[in-house]
Amino acid sequence: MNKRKTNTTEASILKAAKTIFLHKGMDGARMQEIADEAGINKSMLHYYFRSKELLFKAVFMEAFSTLAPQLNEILNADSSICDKIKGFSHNYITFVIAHPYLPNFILQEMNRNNEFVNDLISKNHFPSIKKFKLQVKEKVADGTLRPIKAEHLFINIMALNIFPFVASPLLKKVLDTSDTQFKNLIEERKTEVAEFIINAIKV
Amino acid sequence: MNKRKTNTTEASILKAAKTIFLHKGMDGARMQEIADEAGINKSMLHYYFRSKELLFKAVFMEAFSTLAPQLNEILNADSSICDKIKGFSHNYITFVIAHPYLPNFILQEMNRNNEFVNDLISKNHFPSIKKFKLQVKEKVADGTLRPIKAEHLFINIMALNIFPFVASPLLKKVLDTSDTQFKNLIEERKTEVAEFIINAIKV
DNA sequence: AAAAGGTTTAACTAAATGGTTGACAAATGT
DNA sequence: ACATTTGTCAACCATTTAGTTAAACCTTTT
Repeated sequence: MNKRKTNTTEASILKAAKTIFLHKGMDGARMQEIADEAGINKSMLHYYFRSKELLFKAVFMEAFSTLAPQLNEILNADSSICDKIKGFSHNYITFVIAHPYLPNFILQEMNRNNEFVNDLISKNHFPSIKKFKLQVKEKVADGTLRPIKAEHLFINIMALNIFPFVASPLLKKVLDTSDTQFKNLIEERKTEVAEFIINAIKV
Repeated sequence: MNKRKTNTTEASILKAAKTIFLHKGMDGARMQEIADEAGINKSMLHYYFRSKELLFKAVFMEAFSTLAPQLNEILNADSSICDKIKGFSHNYITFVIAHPYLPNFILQEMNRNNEFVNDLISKNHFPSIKKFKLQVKEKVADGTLRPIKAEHLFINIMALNIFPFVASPLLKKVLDTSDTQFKNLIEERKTEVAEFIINAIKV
């Protein structure tokens, strides 16, 4: 068994596939392009991953597995709602600055191929909103928070953090900002977003 | 000149192309599929639109032209900021419920082919944030609004209104809602979103 | 050092895909 | 009525693309 070579080849394929799939999506990606990116023969892709679809699933899985756990900071941590919002916004934006194509990739492919995400559910258990719902209900009941459904608050937190990355080309045009100016805006949002949300929900 | 036939054929091609492109994107769409959807021969697509790319541009243009003007309600109307936010949120969500694939299509294709959006700029003049910026600055200065940059407020308004449509498959999973339950949430957001934003910015 | 077994490559295949052509039909002008 | 233009289609073409194959190539084992 040639373990060393196997590992590095498989890893370099995955890395290349990630680059190409994240930039071009399933439909726009070409197996030859992935092979070129990895600097190997196209047959290797099939040798290690059998088909384009399986290679894509491996990439999607990996991408999803890096993003999904971050939701747990909001949904399942034990801290207060304010701390969760502050922590999540800061950490999430920091993370996505380092992986700017991830959110768009995942949202796009979930829209494209809804059914295959259902496979993903059973194995990789989705984060659940249950605990967060109880926490919000409680704080609304005791008057600490303005009345709001946990679902809406969750959607709002996601929207404010994720949307700027998904819509960056549009926003850059409307705001008429350069790349660096836009990066500065994003940087500001690490604190701006949490502040905005907390102002909206605190009594 | 066979004007009647020309008009109906061209229109049915555009309609079919819209359906296919909006669901599958440029890369995922097939010319044959568009022809089938329109119930005509594939040659007709080239007869009327020359190439896949030109047909796609026609569809994108039309899609963009229906969405862009809505931004003017926020950016260039003469009403108060509160009224703008209330009006826009309600109108926009109502509109997108009727055209659920539009926002995702536009964001996705702007991410995919950034340069060709630049062509679009010169012809179809992009909405500008100038006026809105002045209005926000003024209201922050006179103490009516909490301090916030117009850019962030604009991004937030866009995010809260658009994101739920773009991320619906993900949100449905995390929130564990049925399609009808999710539709109800969206319906609630027609007022919920504006309320949330106004709470966040009013002193 | 030779067999064995996993790894890699060039060449190949079959199907799909965007686009073209030429024949033909339908409408329009004279 | 007849010629000309315009619209439509089936068949075709060139290229691209995912996937296959068989031989070569290492690396380890014996």
